Formats: sequence, structure tokens, C-alpha cells
Amino acid sequence: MKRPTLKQLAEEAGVSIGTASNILSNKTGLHSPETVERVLSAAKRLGYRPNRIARSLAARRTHTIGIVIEPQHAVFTRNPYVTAVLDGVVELLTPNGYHLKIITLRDLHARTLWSQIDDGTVDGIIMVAPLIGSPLLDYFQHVHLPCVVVGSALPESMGFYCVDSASHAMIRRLVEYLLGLGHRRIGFVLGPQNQWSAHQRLEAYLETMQAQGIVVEPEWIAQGGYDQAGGFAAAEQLLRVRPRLTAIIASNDMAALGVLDACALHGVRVPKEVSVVGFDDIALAGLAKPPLTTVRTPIHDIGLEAARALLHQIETGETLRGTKLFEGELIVRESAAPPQRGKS
Amino acid sequence: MKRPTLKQLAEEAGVSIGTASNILSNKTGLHSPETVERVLSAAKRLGYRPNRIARSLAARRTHTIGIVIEPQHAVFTRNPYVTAVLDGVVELLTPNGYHLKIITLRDLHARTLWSQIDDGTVDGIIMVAPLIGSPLLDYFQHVHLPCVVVGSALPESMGFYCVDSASHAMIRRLVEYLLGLGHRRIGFVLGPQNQWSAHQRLEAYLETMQAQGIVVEPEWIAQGGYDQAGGFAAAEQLLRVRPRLTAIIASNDMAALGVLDACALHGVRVPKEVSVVGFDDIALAGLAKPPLTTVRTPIHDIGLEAARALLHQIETGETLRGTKLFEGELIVRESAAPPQRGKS
DNA sequence: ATGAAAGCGCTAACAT
DNA sequence: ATGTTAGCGCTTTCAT
Repeated sequence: MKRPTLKQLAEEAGVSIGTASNILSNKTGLHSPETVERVLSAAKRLGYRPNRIARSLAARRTHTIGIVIEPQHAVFTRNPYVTAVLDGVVELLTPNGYHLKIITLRDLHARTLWSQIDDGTVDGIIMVAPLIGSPLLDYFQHVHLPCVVVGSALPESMGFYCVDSASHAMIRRLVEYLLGLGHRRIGFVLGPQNQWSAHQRLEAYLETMQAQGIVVEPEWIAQGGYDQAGGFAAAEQLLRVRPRLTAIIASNDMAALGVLDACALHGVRVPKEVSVVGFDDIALAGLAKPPLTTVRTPIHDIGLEAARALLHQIETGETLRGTKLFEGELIVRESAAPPQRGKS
Repeated sequence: MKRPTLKQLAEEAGVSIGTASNILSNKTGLHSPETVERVLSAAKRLGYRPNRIARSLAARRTHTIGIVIEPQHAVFTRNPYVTAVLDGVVELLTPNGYHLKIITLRDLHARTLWSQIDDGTVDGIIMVAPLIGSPLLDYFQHVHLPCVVVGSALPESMGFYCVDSASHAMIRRLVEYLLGLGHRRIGFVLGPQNQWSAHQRLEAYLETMQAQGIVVEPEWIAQGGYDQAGGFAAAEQLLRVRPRLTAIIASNDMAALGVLDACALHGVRVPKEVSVVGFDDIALAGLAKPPLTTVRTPIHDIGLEAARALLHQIETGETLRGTKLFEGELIVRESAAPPQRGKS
């Protein structure tokens, strides 16, 4: 059975199509209670459901927002971060009557990009961790489609509203914690070169170390990534530094897991011989061997805030700028301890 | 700057709107190469992107499919299963030019349900693990919207095409593995009552045990769930059974994690004093303490197949029925071992 | 308070 | 090979 149209509904209720439309859109106080009742009961009788496509075309509002995910993050299973953002976004959208479209990009060729995203199906966009130099970014300069960025704190000059974790403050927290335990030779696993946050975290590490008067040797820093494989590779390199580093900060938890793997493989005990800390506190962190000391990013809240800000822009027409940073707490588990006596 | 319309494009190219439409829809061989070129270059010049909403309304095809998630599964972070399905679905959809809408239900009140799902925005639906008695199910009996079910193997009589893991075969595999290790007193943590798969897994457990001539005592079975808390609660109960069970099968990995927690809390060593096995092999399983012996569900492939089947239905108009079950391999890790000597 | 009518931007049938 | 036209199902003025 085909879905009835508004026209059929109007006939069934014995009113005009405009009247039926008004009533179904809750334009209250405009019609006699009796008419309202007639339309509503006819709708129920017919099992009428508005065609949202037609509605969107006429009203030029889809009540749908898109979450744009670059190829690098496209696999949810490997990106607990993206998944958690998604949860936050959904939580805000649903009760507000908005729908969610997932836009996972396969490639970033400018031509197809545009029509993938700005095709009239969404009222606004949440961009998840756009990479440095991503064509996505300058695209939004040219087009008027409300947009919020999550997981990357872009330079203010780019004119986006960004929601992210307070990388700087949180890395400093981590460094200071390790310093407090007595560590001095602290290594650092760099995130991906094309992630804004990776640079920000490195910078925070360097600054905090320097503020303590510690000279960071170049070989204390290894290129890693935000995944287990990257962390593993970086750790293999850092484990070779002599005299041995007493602690390693990974740019995120997945990388820290890789560091732990490398330590296990090379028989380096954690935290006895080397302390390891991560960043984010994803679900896996607490289950690692040993349980990972890390700093918890309120990813869910970040998603929530991004969605809130986007809806605000859509509904008021006002364009937000600037950066909203969420701090997280230090989660002390077992992967970090004071350095071994007699060493360092 | 507003997006140009087809009409403007046609003017710019000096052709009719119909011609422009045809060319942009790749209706090949219908037009002179010269005209094609004129239209295409005009499109580039104007930065034309078709309005997919208008296109959908006119063509009565949205090229979007919806993935429907019941309230119980609505948080992705807590549902690695749903997340993995999502990955599989996305992987198939994107290259086929389909888009994905996420429909997370907040409540299941029939009236609002209908218009949430069947609102003209999707060409078809993937339903994730619909629960027993869910109003969703009988809804689709009345409506002609292509639909595929994932994660629940419904009775054939309901007329759906279902894609799921082969619960029966895989549980049997698990039971036989434990029997092979020498276990006899094997407990079972039941999944949620309203999940089809929970019943199927219980049944498989009972049948396999019985086939070995083992009488399963009622107290060997505890109501748990598919989450950590449920597994924990069930384990607390099973740990009290005397003489002690030598092994526990949890209906899925999350529950098994809860069982492990309970064992740790009560000082029961795994696998020395009790063996624990799970189901699914989610990412967390390998990191558990001890690493979980489980059976791997090819969730990704399940998502892929569901999407494939749905697109097939959409594009051919043909309605598929029946159940497609995916077997998984036994993943032997460290949480199961032969029972302690002198006991049982 | 209600109805009539003009689009929204496109597709698809039909003409030419 | 190209142009013309009638919708798709709804919202939104503008009359009445």
C-alpha cells in the first residue's frame, strides 16, 4: 500500500491542502479546534506520514545534519574517538528532531567532494578531525553551509568553530605527573604529521619540559601515529635510546597500546623499567596490560557541544567562531611509576 | 553564494533544462559530444552541484538507506557489535553511491515510529538486532519498504531476510572445546531475554551438553545480558554453585568481561579455578585479563552482506527471504584450560 | 479561519 | 539529438 499524500489526507478530512499542512506542522492557534480534530483523526485513519523529502524541498530545511569523516578515520571500529563523538552527537540530535547522515569520504578529490557534502540533504555539517591541508577546510570558506569542527583545534584565522580536548593543558598535566614521579628522560611518541592535535601535543610536551629546565634530545621523540602500529614502531625506536628513557608519553591511547606491545616484545617491563602513559582514556585503556595511566578526554561531551553549536548556527543563522576546549582528568592506573633506582 | 540550479546551468550552457538533466545523470550516448562538453564545462564554471532533495522527490529514489537501531543498542561506544556492522555497511554503500542515515530510536511508540523511519528519506532499511516483540517487526509486514535484519535470526515465518552469526554452530564449537579440555560442569550466562540470539545460544548449549549425556542442572544457567554488568551479576550467582562449575560460557564477550571481573573480585583464578569463554571476539577480548578464549563472529562481513542484500532488493524490486548465517572460528587464548585436578 | 495557487529543483515522458 | 511540460508532495504567501 502506498503512503497517502497530503492531498488525499485533505480530501479525507474535507479541508484544503494548505489547512492540513498547517495543522500537521503544529501551526497552533490558527485553526478551529474542530478542524484540527478532523485533520488529526483523518491522518490517523489513513496512517498518514509526511514525506520528508517533499517537505524539505519546499521548506528548504532538511532537519538533517551530516557528520563528515575523512578517509583516514573512516573505520569506526578502529576509531573509538569517532565513535564516542558520534554518540554525543546522536544524543543531542534525536530529542531535537534532527536526523543524522554519515558522510564517510573515500577520497578527497575536490570535484566529487563538493557534491558529496553540499547536495542539499543536510542543514549543516560536523567535521571530525579534519587533517592539515585537507581540501575540506578551504571548501567551507567558499560556501555557506553551517559547520563545526570536532577533534581538531584549527588556527583561529581559519574561521571555524572548533570543539576539542585541551591538548595543551592535558599533556602538561601528564608531563608534570611524570616529573613528579621523578622522571627526567621522558620520550614522546608523536601523532600523525597531518593532525593538528599531534603538533599541539608535541608543543605542549616541549614547553613543559623546557619550563622545567630539561633539555629534550631529538632522539627522545619518535614519529608514531594515532594507532597501535604507529605506537609500536615509535617505541621500538625509543627503546634503543641510551641511556634508556624512563618514561614514554604516547600521543593517544591507541599508540600507547602499541608502545606496551613493543615493551612486552622486547622484555622491557612496564612500569618497572619504563613508564608509559596515553591520552584519551578509551575503553581499551583500562584493560591494557598493565592498565594504562592516561588522561581522560570527555569525548562524549565534545560531541554534544559540537552538535549543540551546530544547531544553534542553523537555527539562528549566526556564525560561531573560536575554539572550545574541554579539559580532562588524569586517570592514574598502573603503567606509570617512579623510575628505577640507580638508573637515569 | 547560493547554489546554482539546473535551470541556471542550462541557460549558461545554452541548452534546455531536460538536456542538462540527462547529461548530468550520465544518460550516455543520448547527446552530441559537443553538447555534453558544453554542459559539463558550464557545470564546472558555475560550481554546480545537483540538489539531491529535488532529485529524490522527482525520481522517487533517495539513494540513501537507513540503519535502524533500537533504544537498547543506541550507544555505539557500548556496542562494538553495532559499530562493526556499521563499518561493513558503510564499506559497501559508499562505492555504490548510496548514503547512510542513522536512525536511533528513543522510544518504540508505534505512532511516532512509522514517521521516523518511513518518511520517504530512505530507499530501504537495515534493522540491527531487533528485539523479540519489537513493534518494528510487525510494522514492516504492513509496509512496502525493503528491509534486511542483522544480528537476529528471526523465525522464517516472519518473512525477513536475516543476516547473523551461526550462533548454534559456534556455541556448539565452544561447548565441545570445553568438553575436550575435560570440563563437565559448564555454566552458561544467558543473554537478554528479548534477544533472539540469546535463546538460540542457550538452546545450542543445552543440545550439545545433552548430546554428550550431561544433565544440565538449572542452577548452571544464570540470567545475564549482553553487557558487562549483566555478565558480572550472572557470574556472582554461578560462582556460588556447589560443587563449583569448572567452566562458564558467556553469551557474548562483553558479558564474559563481566564474568572475569566477578572472578577477579571474588579471588577465583581464571583459568586455573574456572574457565571462561565468550562470543564475538570484539577488540577488547584480546586485551582482557586473561585474554579471552572466544569464537570470532565475522561482524564486518555480516554488515557487508546485509548491505549487499538490501541494495539488491532495492534495485531489483525482488524481496529476499530466509537467513544467512556466518560461521566464525574458535579463537583460543588463555581464559580456558583443563579443569583443576582432584575437583569436579 | 480557510482556500487557492505559486513555487521548491529536479526527472521523465512526450514532442519535435 | 534536443526542447517542452507535467508532475514529485509539500510549504507558504496571498486572498477571501
